Amino acid sequence: MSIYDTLNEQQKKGVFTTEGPVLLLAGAGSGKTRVLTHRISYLIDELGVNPWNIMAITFTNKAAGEMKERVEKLVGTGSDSIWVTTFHSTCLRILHRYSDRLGYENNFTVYDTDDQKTVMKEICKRLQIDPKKMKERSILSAISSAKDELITPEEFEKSAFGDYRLQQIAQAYKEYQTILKKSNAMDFDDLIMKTVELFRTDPQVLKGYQKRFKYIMVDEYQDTNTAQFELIRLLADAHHNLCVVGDDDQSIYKFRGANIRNILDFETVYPEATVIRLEQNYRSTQNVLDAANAVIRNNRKRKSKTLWTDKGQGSPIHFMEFLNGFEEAEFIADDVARKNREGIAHYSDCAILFRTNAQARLLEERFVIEGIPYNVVGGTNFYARKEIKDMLAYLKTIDNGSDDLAIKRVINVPKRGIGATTVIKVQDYADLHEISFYDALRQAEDIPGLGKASGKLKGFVNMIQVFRSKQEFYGLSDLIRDIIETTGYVRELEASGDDDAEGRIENIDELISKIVSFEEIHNQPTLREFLEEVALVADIDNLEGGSDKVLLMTLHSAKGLEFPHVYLAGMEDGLFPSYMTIASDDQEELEEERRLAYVGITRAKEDLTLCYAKMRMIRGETQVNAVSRFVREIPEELMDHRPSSMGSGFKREYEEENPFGSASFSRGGFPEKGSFKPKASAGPRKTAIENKPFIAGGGVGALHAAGIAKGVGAVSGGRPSYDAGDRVRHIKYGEGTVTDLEPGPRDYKVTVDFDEAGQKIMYAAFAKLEKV
DNA sequence: TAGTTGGGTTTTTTT
DNA sequence: AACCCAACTA
Repeated sequence: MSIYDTLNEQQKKGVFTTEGPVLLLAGAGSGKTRVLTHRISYLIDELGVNPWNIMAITFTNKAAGEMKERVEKLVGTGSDSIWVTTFHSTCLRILHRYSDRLGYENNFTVYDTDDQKTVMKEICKRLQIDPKKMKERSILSAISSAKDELITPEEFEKSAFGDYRLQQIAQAYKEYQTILKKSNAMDFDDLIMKTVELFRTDPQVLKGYQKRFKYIMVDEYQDTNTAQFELIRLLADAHHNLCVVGDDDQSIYKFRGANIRNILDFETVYPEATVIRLEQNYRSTQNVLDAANAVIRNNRKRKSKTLWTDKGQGSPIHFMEFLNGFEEAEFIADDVARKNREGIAHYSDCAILFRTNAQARLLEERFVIEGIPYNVVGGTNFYARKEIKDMLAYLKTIDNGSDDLAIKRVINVPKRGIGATTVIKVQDYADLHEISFYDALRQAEDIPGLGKASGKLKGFVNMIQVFRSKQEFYGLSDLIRDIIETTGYVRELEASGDDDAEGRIENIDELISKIVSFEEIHNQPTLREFLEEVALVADIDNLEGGSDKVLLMTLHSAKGLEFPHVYLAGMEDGLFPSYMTIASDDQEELEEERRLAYVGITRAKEDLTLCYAKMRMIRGETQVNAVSRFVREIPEELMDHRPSSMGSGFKREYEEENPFGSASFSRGGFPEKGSFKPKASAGPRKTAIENKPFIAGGGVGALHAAGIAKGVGAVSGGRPSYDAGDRVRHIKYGEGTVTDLEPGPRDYKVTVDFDEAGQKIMYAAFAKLEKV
């Protein structure tokens, strides 16, 4: 009896087909991680492959860690030397060794999204790009997409010919790369792209890695982008022992450059590939699976597959309707508490999944009130928090003097009387003499016009130098404590009296613990290694197992995880699928949302609850939304309740107001504005309970009143000021021509042919049309 | 230089 | 609602 006997036939094929390219199409819950771990163990134990020659690339550090653990259990020894990591850590490791061949120093730092923005802001100023015409963010995302496709600044510029906007982006891209290089820094996308560049320009280095990695496995292959594909192709080029695992139905990272063709065209690139399908699901009940299949069936572009399970039918899919988000949160908290009380589930058996991070807050507040232990994954990454970034900036400054951004971040934090003007003068001097910002600081007395500031700069430089020299004598945790002590960072927080100071100090303490445990794990812990590790942690990576807590996270974060009890919150058209995708002409975008729904549903092992709130406050605006189309795609016989058509009749009445089946109004529209609202300054943070009467009391009637109170467009019943044939303007759709105007049961129904948005039918009172 | 305030904006998702 | 920025004040 061997460990492989427990595998099904397809899984066995996946394990034993070790030579040549393999495409493993693995449906949700079909045991692909099992195949991968057994495959690795088979290679080592049965075929005598040196663990050193095996590489497995996963999506998150957490997945990598888990895989390592599982392999360790299967194989006796040697699993340490298997290279199991993410794309980004792999590249970072390689580049920290060889990036000097690309003209970087090997101790370059990694810029996160925040840093990128800071750099881009500077560039926009310099290139005089009007921030109203083109936002930094859109430039950055254009650059990011370019890098995902391995397009260099030069190539970008060539293809931008004739398009002013693109030319500007090309300029910014070029400038951006120059600044990053000068700062000895790379961004996330650079890590992949530069590694490919390294492999392409330095065959020697590539050969070394090709020789090492005789067996390569890639998990979540459907979410790889073009650059990652090329990276893998290069690495596998010598041996072709490449096994990729993925599920096109779970591709949810198109916005990050994921190229679904990588999985769909695998057989074209590698004609000799063995294709294996894993279609037996070991995770979920038949009901959950049927629901998932019913939803995903509506997508057109997919490699069709049929998931099946020999588990029983299971409980029906629960569907719950609520008036608003507060009630939704209340129910979910109550239900989780009930399951815990009745011994149906531990807290850690439950997960609440949602489309947007912002939805976490309401749920969180309710969980606090009910005293239910929970953890929120995501939101702001721990290492992206202000106080943590400040601490890291000190560490980076000490480690890498050319990271201008880090130095500028902390040069006046805590306040040292070094203002913006001084920083600009130093930068000018640095530019003039073509030296780094830090080197300019060291020559502060030579910089003209600094006056008293020069002494302050000297003090700062001195402090950094002292930290650097002390490093020889004490460890990392001593260093961070020294920084906190010397700079008085925490003391200032304590004195500030800000209500978030306490939380920030807690975070800093958390950072200290992380550094301490880093020191414990590593034999020779260096600052560089710590910064390297920290640069690429995702939020999900920090999740410690073992504690009995409910998990709250986005659907994206939930990928690859499973829970006995899953709640999908916010199943509303306009939220999920998002407003943007519904409005988009591109069918593909909606399909990606549907795949996300598929991912969400298939996280559930036993019990799935779908929640819908009729009204929801989004960005300070209350929206009325229809039940998500994804819920409606699930056959009624699988559910315990079926979606009502919004009892009050309100919904039906205004369904045609816009094409999304949702109405929205602003809180400002309430005549009694402020009368319900607790004063923000008085007492502790508002709780869900305090807020609730405001929303619930508002109710449908208030909604109606709000629309009319706003007094925009025609008043219900009266004939609008425009008529068929008139030109009108709509706040969202722009200008158009009225093609029809007819009296409805309560209001005039107006049909407008918009120049941009096409034909829409809406109620006059809510359309807020303006005659032009 | 530092702190405050008012106004404008708003990736949905993340390595 | 929350965040970020610019302008203003002390």
